[in-house]
Formats: sequence, C-alpha cells, structure tokens
Amino acid sequence: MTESIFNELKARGFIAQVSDEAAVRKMLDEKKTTFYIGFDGTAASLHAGSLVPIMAMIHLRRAGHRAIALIGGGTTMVGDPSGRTEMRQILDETTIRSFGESIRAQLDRYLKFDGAGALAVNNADWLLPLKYIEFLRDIGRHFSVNRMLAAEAYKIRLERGLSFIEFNYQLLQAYDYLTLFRTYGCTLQMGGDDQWGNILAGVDLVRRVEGAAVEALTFPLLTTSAGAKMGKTAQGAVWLDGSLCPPYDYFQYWINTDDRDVGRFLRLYTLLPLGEIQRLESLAGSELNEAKRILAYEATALTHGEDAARDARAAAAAAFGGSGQKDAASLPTTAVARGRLEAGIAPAELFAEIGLAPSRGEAKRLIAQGGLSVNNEKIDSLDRKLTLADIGPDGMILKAGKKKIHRVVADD
RNA sequence: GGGCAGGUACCAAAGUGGUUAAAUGGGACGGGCUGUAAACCCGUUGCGGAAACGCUUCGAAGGUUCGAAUCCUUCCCUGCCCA
Repeated sequence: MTESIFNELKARGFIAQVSDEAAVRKMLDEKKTTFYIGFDGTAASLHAGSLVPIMAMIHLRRAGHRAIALIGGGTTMVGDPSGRTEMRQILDETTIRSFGESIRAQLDRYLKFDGAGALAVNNADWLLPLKYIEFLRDIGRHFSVNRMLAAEAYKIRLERGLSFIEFNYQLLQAYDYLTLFRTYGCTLQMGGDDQWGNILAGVDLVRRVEGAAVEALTFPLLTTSAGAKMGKTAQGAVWLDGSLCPPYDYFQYWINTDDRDVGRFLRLYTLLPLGEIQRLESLAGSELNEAKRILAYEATALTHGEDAARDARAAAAAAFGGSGQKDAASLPTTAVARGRLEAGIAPAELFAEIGLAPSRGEAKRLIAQGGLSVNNEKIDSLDRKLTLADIGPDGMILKAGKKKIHRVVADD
C-alpha cells in the first residue's frame, strides 16, 4: 500500500461521489478495509455495465482490502426503482436463486472468492426470513418518508407511478449494509451513482442503530461519447458470459470504441499503468486503432482469459486485416450438413440460420442493398446458391455489412 | 370503491370503419466517404414468397360488419382526481 489506492481510483475515473472523502481516503490508505458492492440477480449473467464495479473491486482487493460481493437474491425479489422509468419485471424465487448462483460464479473469475481477500454473500439469506412487523419496528422507524420522497432517484417514478413494494427497496439495501457492518465489519459500500440514495440510507441506518460511521462511494454512470449506455448495443446487452457473448464479439465491442472514449475506457477497463495509458491515448488519427486493439485485448483477457483474448485478436486481424485468413479458425463458426451444401443453399436461408441476419426477409433486403458477401465477394443475386464449392481451405467466410463475420464449414 | 384519461411496431407518437403492414421523429441496419472512429450523404426497417400474393400485428378475449387499430361487451394493466 505504498501508493494511494484512493488516488489511483480517482485518477482512473472511478469516483463520482464520496460521503466523506478525507475519511475514505484515510480508511483506504491506512488500514485493511472491508467493503461491499451489491449485484442484482436479474439475469443469468452480468453485462459490461457491471464492469466498473468489478474493476473497482479488483483494484481494492489488489491493494490489500477485503471485498464482499453481495448477490441480491433478496433485494431482486423486490426490485430497485432508483432512476428507472418503469417497474422491473418481478422474477420468481427459483429463477432469482439460480441467476444469483451464476453471477456468483462469474464474479469468482475476477475476484477469486477465497474468504480472506474476497467473499460472496447473498442477501436472500437474511432478507427472506425477515419478520414484517419486527422489521418495521426495528428498521422502518428510522426512515423518513418525507426524505425518501424528496430523493432524486424517485423523481421520475413519482411522476409515472411507484408501487409500495419498490418503495421498500431502499430499506432493504440499507439493512444489507447494517448486516454486513455487524457481521464483517464492512465500512464502505460502493455502487453506481444511481445507488447514491440507497447507499446513504445505509450509512444513516448504521449510524442511527450502531452509532458507527461508515462510508459511501459511487462510480460515475457511464455513457459512451455517442450517448449510449455502457454495455448495451442494439442487439442487447454485452454479456460477460462467453456463451451469451462469445469472446470474439466481446473483443469487437471494445475495439469499436469511439475515439473519444479510448483513454477513459483504458483507465476504467484495463489494469494497465496510467503512464502507459497516457501514451496510448495521445495517439492520433488511425494510430488510435492500436490503442483500441490493446483496450480490446486487455478487456477480453480480463473477462475470458489470455488465450481467448489472443484468439479473438487473431480472428479480428484475419477478418479486418485483409491479409490471408490463416486465423479463420478463431472466427465464429457453424457446421452445416454436407448434403445441404451439395444441394446448394439459398443465401438468405443460410445467413438467417447462422444469425448474421435476423430473418430471411432481412437477409434478402441486405442482398438487395449489397450488404452480404461470401469469401469477400458480394452476393448480388438471391439465386446465388451457396455450395460446397464456396468452402475453401478455411471454410466459407460470410459477411453481413462490414463488421459481422461468420465462418461455415461442412459437417460430415 | 367512485370519476376521468390512457394502453399502437425497438422507443416516442399519429391514425378513430375500407385508399393502413399502419404517417412522422428517434434508434437500428445497409451502401458511400473513412481508420473496424466521428460527422455527413443515400437507402432500408413485420414474417414467408423470385414475384403475384399470402399470413400475423395496434393490451386480452369475445361480438357487430362484406370489411375493424378504428364500433360494442367483458376482462387485465397504467396514470390523474376523489375516498
């Protein structure tokens, strides 16, 4: 802990708001601190939007602090209204439990839950058994409805509607903080900036109930320079799970970073030293692509491992480098029955089948617009059947647009 | 519980018996220009079909009609006002 981890986080752009900067700085720079971040269990996998909290945990853990990843098995039963325009779909308990388990396993890859430097807990363990009246008397009494209603996070919902179940969310999250403080001596809760109100509610609760000072820190809510939410594309979320978002696609997501975001993202999403990042972001024009390649490689390696990152990088080079296709094997590949290829397959059918087009109609539209190609040769007719003859030594390379690429091989 | 206003495609929002697969905007996608960038220009944007055309869609289910997103009934959901 020679260099200040707080300064490091700050310099990397992780800090939006802090309850008491001097206190947090002192805590993190001088003693081993137990901190926590909560993760919702609303899907089987986390997506790129959760990477900032994950990276923050990695930094702090490396600096010698103890990380608690809280899986929201209990709070997800209720649904956080903060900053949302509509009520979340309420999931059933079995689903939430299984999602929570997947997320725990996923976080383990980044954090290595060894019990000493990092551990995972699930708030279903203490929230589900709660007794309503008891909870109201012990915890509910400390919350001012007036103050809650004034919170920015509820503003939209007060205009559009907020149900009582969601209004309870903050109490539960505050109670989580109290529980982790009591059980693990946790004195810092972090989260996205939309969690500020919920986190402060916990800080208040711990002070009122235990008379102790605990702290809050939030991360900025990121959007890309183009205004899109981080981790979302038109196709959906950029999942951290390789089966939902293959490493190749993950790599592509990062390499397509807007020029203006390269420096910011290198700081947040890689562990490269700041000096190195400064050098990379100072590159201009097309040289910036080198920085993007490094960003994509590092980000992919953190999520999918070095080997997968190397493969993805090689596949990307094959797809976009123009030079040969010796790494074609790394491209997303589908095997198609040899018999069908012998007979010849209509291009619209095949493109739709392997997912390069959402439907045959769309594929036909793309053909009409000159957007589809086989082995880098434009498909100019719906009758241009794809056959065995199109499969070269590296398979048949299909492209939709300039960036979506897929390889087809014959299945014997 | 009562009164009022609503639920239209990815989102916002027109449409109030046929000319509506459904205006317009945004988004997205494709092409052009580029650096796998941004900006800009052009085009596309329910499913199937080469096409003719067929099928499915306007909260849900029924009904009226030659014909409904548009009219009627019931139900579900949301907001506002009153309790």
